[in-house]
Amino acid sequence: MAPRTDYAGQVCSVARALEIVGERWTLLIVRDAFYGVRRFGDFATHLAIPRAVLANRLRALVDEDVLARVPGPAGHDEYELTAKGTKLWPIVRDLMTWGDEYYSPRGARRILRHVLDDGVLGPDGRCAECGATVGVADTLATPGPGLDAQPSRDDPISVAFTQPRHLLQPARS
Amino acid sequence: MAPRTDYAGQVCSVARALEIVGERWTLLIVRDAFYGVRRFGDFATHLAIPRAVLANRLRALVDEDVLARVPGPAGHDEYELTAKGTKLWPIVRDLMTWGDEYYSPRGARRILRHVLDDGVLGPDGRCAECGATVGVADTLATPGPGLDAQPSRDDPISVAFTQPRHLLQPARS
DNA sequence: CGCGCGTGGTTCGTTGAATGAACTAGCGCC
DNA sequence: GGCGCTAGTTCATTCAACGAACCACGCGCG
Repeated sequence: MAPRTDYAGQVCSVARALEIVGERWTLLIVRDAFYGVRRFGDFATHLAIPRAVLANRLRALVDEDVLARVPGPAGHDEYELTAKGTKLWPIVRDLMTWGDEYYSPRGARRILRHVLDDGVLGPDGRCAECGATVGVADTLATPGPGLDAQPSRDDPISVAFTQPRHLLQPARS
Repeated sequence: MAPRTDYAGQVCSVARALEIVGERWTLLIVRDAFYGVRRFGDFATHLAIPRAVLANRLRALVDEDVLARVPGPAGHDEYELTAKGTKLWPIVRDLMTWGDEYYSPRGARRILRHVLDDGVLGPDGRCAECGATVGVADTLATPGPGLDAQPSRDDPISVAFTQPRHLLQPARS
């Protein structure tokens, strides 16, 4: 036998969670979904992920009710985060915080702000202005000092990500 | 080419973080480290991970300063979390919270409590008693309703994990 | 010293998933 | 019908995970 995708024998919720979101690419797909990516082709080009792998991951995420496949405005189906998927936000945010702290020498690549009062969010997700714990839907991701002004690639998604983004809002019209 | 271990091209701290802790087994090793596992053999038997893979992961984690290899009391070296590794705790905790919520039908497998006043910790890591944000060193992991009373295996680590555990404290004398 | 034993790894053949390029399917539209 | 765009599927190749067996080292004991 070779690489499996589960952690049989582990009686632990961390292991259960990682069986769903712990595979290679999966959390990057979820991150892109928070940033508003919804279409197969956009995931594929922005992540530079093999299309076969992407199809597998999207199918698994839909099966597990992390993403939902819904009819989109352009005639094609789109993938959007479910309530269950949205609850992955703290995990993605904490990964970003840790990566910013240790692997972004010029400072954070993104600053998260409260969309209502523009207050900066702390690592615990609380707004420095109003003190409220801010949900993803009220979060604005703005470029930080660690982010290159020029996108490394020129696909529409990479370009859009150099601008402030209201999370969960579609990245395309 | 086949599975790589990095996400070249992604300009994103989530991707950077996942290059370190996103590989299969890595976060389970880190989780065990929080629970006090420190020895090669204990990781190997408790996780049922191939020893070659474990050696690779531990080497990578030491290289990245997530774990440190230190002389242990029993004559062998041990692996312990560094300050950088300890800052992964929110990620592990959030994974546990999400896994408990969606993949533990009888309720949470572990309840985290503040070691000073026994207050239950919320998903944001705040103590329900005193309101403080509790660090991992002051956290007690106690069995919850979702945890089987009988350990699924009978190795010393699995048995120890059915009891309350003060995080970061060695699981063996 | 020689031996057994526990511990911490390494080696190695097998297998299956990731890769990436090419291909196919379906749909809207003129 | 023909064209172009999007969403997948197919397929040969390659590499990492698997797991069992093996090796190395230190220690206690006779």
